[in-house]
Amino acid sequence: MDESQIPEWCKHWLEPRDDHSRKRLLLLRAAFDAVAESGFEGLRTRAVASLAGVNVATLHYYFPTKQDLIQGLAQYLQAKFIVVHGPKPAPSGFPALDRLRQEFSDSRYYFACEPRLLLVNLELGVRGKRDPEVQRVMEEMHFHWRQGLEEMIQEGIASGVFRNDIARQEMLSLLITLLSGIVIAGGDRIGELERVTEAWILSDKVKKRLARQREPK
Amino acid sequence: MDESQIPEWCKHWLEPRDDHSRKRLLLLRAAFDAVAESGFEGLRTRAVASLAGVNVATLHYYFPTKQDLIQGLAQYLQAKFIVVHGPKPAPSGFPALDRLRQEFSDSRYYFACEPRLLLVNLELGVRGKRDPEVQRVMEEMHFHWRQGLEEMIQEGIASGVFRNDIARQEMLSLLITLLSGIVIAGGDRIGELERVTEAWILSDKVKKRLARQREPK
DNA sequence: ATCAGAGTCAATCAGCTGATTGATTTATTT
DNA sequence: AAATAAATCAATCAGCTGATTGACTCTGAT
Repeated sequence: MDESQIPEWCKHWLEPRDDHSRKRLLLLRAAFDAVAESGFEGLRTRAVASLAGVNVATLHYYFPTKQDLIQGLAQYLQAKFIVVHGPKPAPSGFPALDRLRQEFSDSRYYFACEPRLLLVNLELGVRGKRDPEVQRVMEEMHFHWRQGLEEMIQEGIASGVFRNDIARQEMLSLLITLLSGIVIAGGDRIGELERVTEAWILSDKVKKRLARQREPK
Repeated sequence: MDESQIPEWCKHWLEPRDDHSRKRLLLLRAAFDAVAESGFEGLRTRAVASLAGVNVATLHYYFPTKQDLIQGLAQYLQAKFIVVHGPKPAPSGFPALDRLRQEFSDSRYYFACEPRLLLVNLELGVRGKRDPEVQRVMEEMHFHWRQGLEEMIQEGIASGVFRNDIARQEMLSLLITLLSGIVIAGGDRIGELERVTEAWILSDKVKKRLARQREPK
């Protein structure tokens, strides 16, 4: 992951300088653990405070209401997803392809190393269906992700790495739906999906060049 | 939808004869409404009983614990998904293609006419991550769906309707992930996805024949 | 008519839940 | 040193929550 791409506000969010923000973050991490453990259904302010080693009243000092805590958690998750990524795939010589492979690498990484991130994401997603405040944050997150993929596709088609006989929007819809599906359909078979997706999205020219690279003879 | 495919147990489930099962179902429908309205987080036995026009104690007579009610709800949802389908697509002359189009028709129908079904399904899916009893029912549901798709693919490839240069398992994985993704990625753009999917999965022969049918000239 | 069992409900229980209060401590400024 | 603000906690509140109890009704069998 290109570290320089991580925005400033995000670093400040996850590595605050002042004590106030640090303790705030401590509480959010506790809330994250609590939700990962027992979902929103089982989320209790007392449990969060206890996990953070703090009195309940202190929690309410930082987050006046439970709702404030939950909104804070949504923002915490957003920052997390911007920072946490899977290992960078080996350069293929085609930037768009590398970018695509990064998406699958991320998915693999989340399933293998950060399953709770996916769990809490799912919880917040469901809650967002009824909670407009949470929904706003989740949609913002989704928007940035979508925008990144859109740039990838545009670059991929322009550079001849991706096929040019499919409309950008259709390519984008399919990719987003597919990557979203991975999160709920299960983490096994990501390798299969990656192979099929590449076979579908890459231009014939690039596919042939990649095949030649694999068997130099 | 082929009505004869609906199993007997499912009919009995949704149209019970005896009073006991009928009232049981009444309570489950109330539970469904309650979860659709405010999620599991806001599910209260009192609210369910009230929605069903019944005393709380009566609810506990039919469902000794809240957990029993939730497990019942999971089974109710399972029966619902077996019975409720979108309109049958116009016959294309290719059974496998019709079957595929039915999947997209279902998705469209759920989004347009039964959004609460998707909502409760999502809620139960998330709960299943922590509730083994619910998970069992959800996995059973998923298994039948997967099996149906597997048969479709097998038949599609054997009859030359689907392309034969992709492994069955890969085709299945992609299709399941894609259809799962639709549920969370949003109901707009299903048309786009259907078009792209057909372009991807159909054999060249069938694609040409379909194009000829569209422009008979 | 009597009895047994299924079904229903008002009332209640013990414990939990989000939030508040008021006192106390800690850090910063004047 | 004194004053002000920030931070923390034990104790408490009012209301909710899942579940139980015991009394009452209805139905069908004896």
